[in-house]
Amino acid sequence: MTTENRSTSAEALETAAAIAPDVLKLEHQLCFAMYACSREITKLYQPLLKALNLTYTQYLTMLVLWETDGIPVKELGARLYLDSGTLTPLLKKLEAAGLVTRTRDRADERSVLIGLTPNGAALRQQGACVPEQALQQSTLPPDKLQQLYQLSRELLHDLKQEG
Amino acid sequence: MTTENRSTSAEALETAAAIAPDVLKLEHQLCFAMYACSREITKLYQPLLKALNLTYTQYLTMLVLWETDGIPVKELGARLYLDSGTLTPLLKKLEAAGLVTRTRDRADERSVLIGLTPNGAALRQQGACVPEQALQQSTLPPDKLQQLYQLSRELLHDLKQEG
DNA sequence: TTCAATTAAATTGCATGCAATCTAATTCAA
DNA sequence: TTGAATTAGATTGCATGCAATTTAATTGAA
Repeated sequence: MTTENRSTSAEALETAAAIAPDVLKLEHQLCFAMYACSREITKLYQPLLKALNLTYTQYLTMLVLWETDGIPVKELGARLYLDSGTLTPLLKKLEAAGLVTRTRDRADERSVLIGLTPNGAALRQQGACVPEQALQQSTLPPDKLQQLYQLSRELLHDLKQEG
Repeated sequence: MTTENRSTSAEALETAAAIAPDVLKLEHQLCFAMYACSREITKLYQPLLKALNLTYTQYLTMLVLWETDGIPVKELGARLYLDSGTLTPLLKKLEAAGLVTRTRDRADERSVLIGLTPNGAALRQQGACVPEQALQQSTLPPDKLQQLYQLSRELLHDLKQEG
């Protein structure tokens, strides 16, 4: 057994610090910062969405549909970065709640079109003010939020492109 | 029934656009951008972590332990922004994998101390290069990643403070 | 035309996240 | 001292995320 293998946790820390320069340590923290931040933002939304009987992901799905009604699951997944494994059960719940309809596309029976019911469309009025109320709880100036948004989109598109 | 209630989805969009100024629309997109970006980063990590037999959250947990061995679940949760509902089963899996130990604190029997086994400590060598390899897949310049990190931390701390 | 690829959803299985509740240990005020 | 309040984990239940597989429909090359 080598010296490295017998090293304590503290020694291993130093060794790895030697391996990973500051930039890499920063990058590690970036992943965690965005992961934790995303979950905290979700927690801001949750109490507001409770009034609409929607979960956060269900709300995001409704946002897409409020913008573009009657799109296939595939398209919904592309916009939300979610696959059918997540969307199928979620959409069935929205259907059971009477907010959306699920219909096979006659032109292509593989595809399932998601449409808003009158109730689903009407919910938009109440849903519109949620993002405002949520981020009102932050004291960060608008320009910083805008910057954060821009950079997040850049990294998101960059990673999607690379992958 | 008023005109608003009979509005189509497209009309509802305009109505809500009138309700929510650009800034608010931006803020909505911020939440989604960070949510989607966080998941994409996780996907970058996953294949690299497969070699260590760790999930992303398990890896984050190990990162904390590699830095500070022998801390209570409470402390681990505070650092990771996770509660016992998530950590207890996760830590039992790490224990079953032979990477950590779970011991009741003799000084306070309510507390459970998490410590690294020799195998858990040794895994740090392989885990050190993961963040580097993951974000090497991005073409974003380091200063933008740094900015994104800084802003994420700011918003994270801001939200934690407000809540 | 026809059958092998491709594609869109659905399904299955596993690992989170987290609210809500429960249990046991500790603290603290009367 | 002692019993109520607090605290740390564990447990339960529900809703994602997502890899992997399956099913059904469509496409496309020979």
